[in-house]
Amino acid sequence: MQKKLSELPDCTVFLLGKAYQKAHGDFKKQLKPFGLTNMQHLVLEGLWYEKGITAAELGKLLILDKATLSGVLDRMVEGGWLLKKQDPEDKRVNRLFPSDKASRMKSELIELRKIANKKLLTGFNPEEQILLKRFLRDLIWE
Amino acid sequence: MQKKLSELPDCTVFLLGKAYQKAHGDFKKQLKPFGLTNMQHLVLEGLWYEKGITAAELGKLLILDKATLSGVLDRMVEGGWLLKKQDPEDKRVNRLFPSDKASRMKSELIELRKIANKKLLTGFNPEEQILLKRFLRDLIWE
DNA sequence: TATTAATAGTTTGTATACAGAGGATATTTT
DNA sequence: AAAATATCCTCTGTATACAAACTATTAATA
Repeated sequence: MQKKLSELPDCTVFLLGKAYQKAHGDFKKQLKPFGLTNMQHLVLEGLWYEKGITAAELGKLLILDKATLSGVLDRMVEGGWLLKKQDPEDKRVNRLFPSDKASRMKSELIELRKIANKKLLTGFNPEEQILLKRFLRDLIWE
Repeated sequence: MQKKLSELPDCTVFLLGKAYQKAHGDFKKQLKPFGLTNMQHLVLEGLWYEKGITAAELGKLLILDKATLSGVLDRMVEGGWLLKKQDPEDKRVNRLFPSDKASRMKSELIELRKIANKKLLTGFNPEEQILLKRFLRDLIWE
């Protein structure tokens, strides 16, 4: 299979997609025992970055579509991971807070991400790791 | 926003996801006038690589889940992009063929991918391009 | 201040992703 | 050859993605 694929046309978009698919899938397995999806974990990281952040701010921070985020947040409220509170200053706004459950598991969940990243980057030396991350940042922000 | 994000925890899984999101979104826009999704374009490239390929082989080649592929293929038949023919030797198997419409647009669609990749890699010098692709391949196949 | 424009969030519709179950067919084993 | 396995594919259910339309609310402007 690997041999076959190497004969396919050179397509960085494809390689990027498959590298993401692999990394995402691996982290997904690590998260499963915790009852969290990758996206939900990401949202928690966003909340820990800034408690009381609004959905709109979170979307900008994590480059997430508002429509996608809307459903994710609902499921996280259902799952007891976060609380939505309407902002009294601006009734359009929902401010988001991690639940007690989320707070209790914070260090464990952050550790999980660190392990996933370390595992992903096994096989790259420190210089390559820096370079890879620089490349990805450049791709994201031109 | 960029400033904020750079303060977020260092997460290569995230960077990979966002780089993919960007590349995927850009190519998606290029494909829209043709009435093709990224996945459908990818499937066509697979068919051109090997006409009469089976769905299972295509899934292996392109690292696609069979359940995902099943629906994609149905929509492509509906859209007149491909034909499914049951293999007389093995009735479980569907062999896939590009439609006339697909064949007529082949060179145009391949050109489109080349342009998308070139655009994606603007900003990287030749050495960096090689390196980036090597990194991605290593991520995919360990 | 009445109107217009902008913003926050939800909802709908379509298209991936993928786990898991199931049906049809082939292959292997006993 | 009958039974157990394996393979190909489909279907169901859940979770993203994201465009587009819509509601509610706030801000800007004539």
